[in-house]
Amino acid sequence: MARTVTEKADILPLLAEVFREHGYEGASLSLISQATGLGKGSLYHFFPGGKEEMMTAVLASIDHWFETEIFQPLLTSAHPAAAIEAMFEAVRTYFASGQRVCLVGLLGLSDSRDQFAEAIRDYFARWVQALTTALRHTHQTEQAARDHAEQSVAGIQGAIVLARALGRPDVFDRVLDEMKGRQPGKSGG
Amino acid sequence: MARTVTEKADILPLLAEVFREHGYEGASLSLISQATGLGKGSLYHFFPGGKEEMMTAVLASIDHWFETEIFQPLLTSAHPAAAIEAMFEAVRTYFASGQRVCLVGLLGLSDSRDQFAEAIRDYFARWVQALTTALRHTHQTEQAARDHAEQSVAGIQGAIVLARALGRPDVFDRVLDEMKGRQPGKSGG
DNA sequence: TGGATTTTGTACTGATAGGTAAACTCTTAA
DNA sequence: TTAAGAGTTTACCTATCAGTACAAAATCCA
Repeated sequence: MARTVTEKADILPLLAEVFREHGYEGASLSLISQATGLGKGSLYHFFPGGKEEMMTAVLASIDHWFETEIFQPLLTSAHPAAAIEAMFEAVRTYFASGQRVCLVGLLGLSDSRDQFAEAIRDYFARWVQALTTALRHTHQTEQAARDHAEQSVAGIQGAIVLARALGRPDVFDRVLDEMKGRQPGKSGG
Repeated sequence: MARTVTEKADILPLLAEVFREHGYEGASLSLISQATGLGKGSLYHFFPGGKEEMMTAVLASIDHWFETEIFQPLLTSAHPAAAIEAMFEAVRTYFASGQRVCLVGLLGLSDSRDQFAEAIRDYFARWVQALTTALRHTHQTEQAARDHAEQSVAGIQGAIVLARALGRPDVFDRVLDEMKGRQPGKSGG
């Protein structure tokens, strides 16, 4: 009965989804086992550190995705305005118009926040920094660019909260559209 | 050993704080017992429906506070712009510049969301509606006012998420300040 | 084929979860 | 004075929690 899963990486998305839907504490091992199709023996074989190691691995994979798909383009693109627009569209897809929760944001509000505080802070700090860099040229001061970046990241997180609470994905889309319209290169920016 | 607490209302704030800090599932009866100073027996005397009834009571009390302190002023004030500004300041204090979580928003992201879906949706729908009403006179269309209102409510929720994740209350204050600056009656609004 | 290794199922642990039940203590008022 | 009710303590229930132990199985390498 060996070799159901070849790579540990294969089950990370499933793991992430369980944590997203149920939170860290709410995601019991039996739920995780059910969602991944792996028994306890296998789970502890791949993650000897238990749930904490599972969450750490999930956070690392999320971090990697954002680093390559969002942060790096913002930091290095020759056309910052285009990179920012691409960010909004990538985020809209990633969070399924607010029907999919931001696991890092959720974790930051939750009971187990302290356990993963560094990873959570890092994720948001790097996001704000990348966006600040992309915005720097269109703002008079670094602080103005940073303010704008904080606004946008907060707006995205808040759009998830609001859209989910209302059960209205269109709210997420509208909030993002309006923020996009306030970016450099757009009228009224 | 009777009569430790006179009014059920007296323990609601303590209850609310436990739920805010630990979430619905994370707030165990022993934590609740410790935070309120009431034994299990007493808790079930006041809330025969258990945790669910406790949370329902907390949500009702939160709802009542927002209704009288935020929504009604927005809906009935003769000076909507002043009411909006007052809202931002009341919210800043209430959420302690993002150091205090919005229990309703948190619940909307959590596992037990379905259990309280109606109360959660109601809270945010009424907030958006009240703000839309206050903004209506300064926008060309009802939809424009609603868009603006959604932006603001989402911005507040996102500011909580971001400020908490970063451990930086000043981020909450900056995000709110910028939103306040974009309200009617302000330059650039 | 055969031995070493990786993977998995099952049964278990102690702790804690939410909730129940009943005995007990105090206050109140007739 | 006493009986009723409000409030409380304590002990207990079953279910489930995260985590452990370990042997049976599947696979790999030779």
